[in-house]
Amino acid sequence: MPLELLRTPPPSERADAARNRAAVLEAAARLFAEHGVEAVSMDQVAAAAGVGKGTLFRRFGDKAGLGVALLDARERTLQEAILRGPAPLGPGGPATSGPAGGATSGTAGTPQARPTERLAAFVDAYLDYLLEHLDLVRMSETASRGARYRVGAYRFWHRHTAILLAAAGAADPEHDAHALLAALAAEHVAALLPELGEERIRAGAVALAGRLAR
Amino acid sequence: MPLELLRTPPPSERADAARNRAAVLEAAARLFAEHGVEAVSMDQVAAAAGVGKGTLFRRFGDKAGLGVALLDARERTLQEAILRGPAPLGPGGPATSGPAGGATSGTAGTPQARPTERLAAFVDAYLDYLLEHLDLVRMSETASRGARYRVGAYRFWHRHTAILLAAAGAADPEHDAHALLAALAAEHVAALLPELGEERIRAGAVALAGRLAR
DNA sequence: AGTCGATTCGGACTATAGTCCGGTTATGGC
DNA sequence: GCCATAACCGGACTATAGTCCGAATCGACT
Repeated sequence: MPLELLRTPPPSERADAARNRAAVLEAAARLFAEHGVEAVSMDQVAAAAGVGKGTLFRRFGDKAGLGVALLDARERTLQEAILRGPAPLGPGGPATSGPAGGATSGTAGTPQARPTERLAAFVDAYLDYLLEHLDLVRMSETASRGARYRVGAYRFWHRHTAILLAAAGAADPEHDAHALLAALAAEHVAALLPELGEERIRAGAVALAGRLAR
Repeated sequence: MPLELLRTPPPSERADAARNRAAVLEAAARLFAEHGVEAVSMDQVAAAAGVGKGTLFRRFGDKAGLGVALLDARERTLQEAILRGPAPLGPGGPATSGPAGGATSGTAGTPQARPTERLAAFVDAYLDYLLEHLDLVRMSETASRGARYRVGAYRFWHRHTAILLAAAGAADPEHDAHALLAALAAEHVAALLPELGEERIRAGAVALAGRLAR
């Protein structure tokens, strides 16, 4: 994971604090890759980074916060693609950054996609992200009670999903967005993976999105 | 909660073991009612029941297991109603135990219900159960990693839901059953409750069941 | 360069879930 | 009624998440 892409620190951060944060993220990424997310304790992360536990928890809040920080770059990439990328994941239309060759409508970029298509593309892309970092997302969602719903990222996915569902004419877009995201929860997907396999989960989730958006 | 309805102990159980189990369940029920599920530790339960921690954990496995044991009676009532009760929750038809006054088809009990109606009735009844014991179910589902999916009760709900969805012609009943149950997870419902309220959650879940079963 | 206030550091401390094993007690056969 | 054995009991022990505050460090200002 490219550490230089991680979330920008607060504007004025002391040099030692910046050094420590980088050391923690680097050590955590290494330990998680080496031993698996489950098997690594916060004590180990702190020791490997050469900082005290107090520092670790003050900077990242709790284990979920550490997970969020590690996922930050990848998450922002996805959010960026949703907000400003080419269709069908993004809105399409002018001024997107995709390859310039495609046939387009409007001034540039890709043709705009309909809400239903955008929703399917979101589910697909989200599952790419989720399956690529399943253990880490699971940690960030289950480390503490209700962690999943408190994190800013969840609200982003929810808002995006609800807007698309509303545009597609759903009766209660807010609720349905939560329901769709429930089927994309890390804990849920991790439990279904051995039973159903990746592709069946993906097909089922996309189909669910389609039925909600009809 | 009527303790005498709790799950039958293994056939040959020593008298002291039976006494201790009853004491634990009684103490746990009292403490949970008094201070809330979250605020009570296993140490407190053991102390209030007058047993050691070893006994508590050997008998119930972990905190989730204690929750399951406490929910057992209520859960079995619901399962019984699903398997053998009157329609639309149960299969209806002969030999049900409902009040004898209704107009019926067949030899006794209620008229049989269609899968879609049974599914809606299940979601409704399950939400009754869930909202009545939300904290306890949440504890039994989240006390340890993947606890929800390992418990026998989950497999029961899933099998029932999947069978109804299959009868209604769903493309992938196994997956859709998991997806519907994901929207009924205690953690999920607890997170949505302050935002949407009980009735909107109920309406949304029933509507979701309807869309999956069409 | 020196000083001073604010920020950060880090390890000792707490709370809690869950494990382990030596001692105790129930129970069934004689 | 007694004994051997198997099951059970319970508290000391471990591991881990998270807290707290005195000490050290930074960096802005003179």
